[in-house]
Amino acid sequence: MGNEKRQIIDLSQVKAACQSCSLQELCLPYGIGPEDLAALDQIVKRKRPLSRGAHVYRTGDPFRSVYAVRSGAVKTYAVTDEGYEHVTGFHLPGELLGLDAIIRGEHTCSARALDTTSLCEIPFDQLESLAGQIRGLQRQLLRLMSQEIQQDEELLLLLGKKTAEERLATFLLSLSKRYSNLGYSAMEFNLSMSRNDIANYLGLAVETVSRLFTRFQDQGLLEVQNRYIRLHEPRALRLLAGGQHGSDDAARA
Amino acid sequence: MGNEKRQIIDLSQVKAACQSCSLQELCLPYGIGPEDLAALDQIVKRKRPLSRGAHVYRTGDPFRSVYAVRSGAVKTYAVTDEGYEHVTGFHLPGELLGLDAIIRGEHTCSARALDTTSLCEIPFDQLESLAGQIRGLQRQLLRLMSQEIQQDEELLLLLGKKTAEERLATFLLSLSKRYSNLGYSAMEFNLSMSRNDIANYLGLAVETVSRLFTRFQDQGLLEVQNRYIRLHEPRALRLLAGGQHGSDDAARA
DNA sequence: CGCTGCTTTGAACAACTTCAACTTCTGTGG
DNA sequence: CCACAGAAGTTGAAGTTGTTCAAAGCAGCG
Repeated sequence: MGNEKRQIIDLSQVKAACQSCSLQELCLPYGIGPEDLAALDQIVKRKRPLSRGAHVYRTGDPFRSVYAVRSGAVKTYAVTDEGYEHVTGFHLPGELLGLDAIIRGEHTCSARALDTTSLCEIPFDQLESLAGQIRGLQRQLLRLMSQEIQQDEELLLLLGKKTAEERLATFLLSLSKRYSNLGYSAMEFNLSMSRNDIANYLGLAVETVSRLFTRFQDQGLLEVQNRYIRLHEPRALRLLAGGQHGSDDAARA
Repeated sequence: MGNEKRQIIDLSQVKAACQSCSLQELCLPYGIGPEDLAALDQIVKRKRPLSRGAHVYRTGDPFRSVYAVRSGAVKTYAVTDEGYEHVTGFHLPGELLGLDAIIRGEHTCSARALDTTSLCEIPFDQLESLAGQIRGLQRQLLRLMSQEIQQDEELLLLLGKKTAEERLATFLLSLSKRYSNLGYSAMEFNLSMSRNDIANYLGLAVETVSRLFTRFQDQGLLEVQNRYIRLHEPRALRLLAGGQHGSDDAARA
């Protein structure tokens, strides 16, 4: 299913190639030489922006491509049998989407834009065969998948062991760090997701999240105004997030 | 990329090779032709059995290999700063271990045998380069990683949204299914992990798990005697596991 | 046997949820 | 541009689920 029918394309499109993309270091191109990058560029389809609420894919859609976020934000969520939503992740620029679908051949969760969002679509069969040719690409693909596993494991820890307070603190710090990696401020940012999404993601009730925001603000840890967040005491937040319990059922020989 | 160099190989080795391994279908060799399988066999090191409690690797160890379980069982767990243990998974025969370490270059969790356990060690750099030559191997490696992401996401749902009852039911059914895939009985099996490990893994207190086992038995769903489990009503368990809540904050357009 | 560690059971307690009411925000149409 | 309706967010009070603490029952092993 090679598609070779792109002809006249405006120059702005060309400009937006991987080679000049500011997310290179985070995304698939990382560690790939210039000439190979051109080959990758050939298979990447830069899509027109999705507007807020639009779906990238839905549960049950056949798996054909993975997607990289270029700008905006995407949430992924599973829908249970009862029509009940579970948010599995938020994806900022440079992050890949859809890697969980490889094994089943169809998407097991849905992905939708939280904001106006631009994506790159990378047809998976082409990516796979290119990865077979470009050593660095294979490597980076494996690395990114490994990273996702790693992050899921951290989330598992969060959901399995952390208190509500620790969860929200961890979440905010994670966002802060990711924004900072993207070159934005680590101290202030706008949440692209609703309280509901946050609560759902963190395994909490909306009310709890709301109360925690209020509490954090009262304690002078941060300032919150609707979706705007400004961290005042990231250090203190980090302490909260760390989780100094008093737990004792530690490792055993 | 054809590799055509298989010659005389000692027979005892061949016996224990991937080619004759009963786990072929679940493990890395899946979907690989016989001649390529021989190449894979060359890099797989079949290790002598680990005794119960022995470590496969520990947090902080440099990442050099991934491991496949051949027999026995392994648990992976992270240790937090406070020396506090968090069980991230149980691994039965045919399952791969250590894929989360690729990105960091060192292990971020520890793995230890729950029983006498045999493993195959696969040096990752060799696996990676072989995957670049054998299309099917690359494919299976990606599939297995995707599967792990997928499974972690299910676990996320479990920890984020399910009640204690649902968690234990889900856990038991998962074990049942995995044993059944291995050719063992789906209806009765012996747990290789302690109540503590189960509780830890499921994000519950040991006491809760213990009470649930008692309750399930009282309800006639199963029979439990120390680590022996016999499922009587897998159907009913499945209902419990499914999670018919009454939740209402469903998806939104 | 008699530890020692694992498991079970009971009762009090805490964290978070649920329910309910109210406020604030957003965006649409007059 | 304002008013209004619906959505999103906040706050309080009551209710649950699961935790924590405490103690006793078992199982395996030197």
